[in-house]
Amino acid sequence: MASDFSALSSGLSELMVLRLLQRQEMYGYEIVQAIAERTAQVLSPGEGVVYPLLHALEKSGALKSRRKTVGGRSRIYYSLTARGAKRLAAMADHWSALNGAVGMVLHAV
Amino acid sequence: MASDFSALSSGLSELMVLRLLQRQEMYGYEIVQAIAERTAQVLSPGEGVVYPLLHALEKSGALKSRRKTVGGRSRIYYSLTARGAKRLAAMADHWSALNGAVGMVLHAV
DNA sequence: GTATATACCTCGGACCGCAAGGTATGGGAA
DNA sequence: TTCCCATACCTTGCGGTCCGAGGTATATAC
Repeated sequence: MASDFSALSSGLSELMVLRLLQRQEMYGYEIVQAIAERTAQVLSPGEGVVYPLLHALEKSGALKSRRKTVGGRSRIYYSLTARGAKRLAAMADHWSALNGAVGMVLHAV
Repeated sequence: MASDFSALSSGLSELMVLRLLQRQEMYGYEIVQAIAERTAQVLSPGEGVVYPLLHALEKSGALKSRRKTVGGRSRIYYSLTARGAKRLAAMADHWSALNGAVGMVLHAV
């Protein structure tokens, strides 16, 4: 039992991925960097988290992908489907509810 | 992949338990009811979550327990140790950081 | 030509939550 | 009085998520 609270951030990787892809098409390696950067390293899921997640999300129909070669480099760009957008909205709502609930207990009088 | 976001609440059970016990001594069954009630069912970890958690927290020195019989019923009351208070503070801080980070991405312009 | 950054991937271990099950007692209803 | 429900404790197995470590390959910079 280290002084590590990684469990608290469980599920947030998916929320971050969906939200980033809602704004623009991105590829895996780029997503890994983007999450770490935009959260100031508070969240920083590695490739071992993001790649399997992308595969699962695509399989479930939340994402679609297309191959694209840029500067001789082959990349797989992912973008949000309608189903993915729906899932993102639901997750964001749930996150909001969670925040309220935790705040209720944490800052109770 | 069900339409269930339970993963988002990972680790929050511990945070809730520590916070409740900071305010007053409580027993397991009571804690299960209290979390559900005070979060309006947004969080509602079952006994299969809470009891093992209490054991682990006691083993790690974050909680201490004492047996007490009330109305012929035997209960195990838990309370926070200094170490537990420290852990609670650290977790609450981490939760706060997480909130900021997620908000940063979720509500980005 | 060799190291670094880019870009993809998988695997095993660990942790957490959950449903389902098990034990036992007290109190109220039939 | 008998039976069910709420109380109160517990464990086990499954599944989902994380992480680190490792593997492959190419382009660019030194």
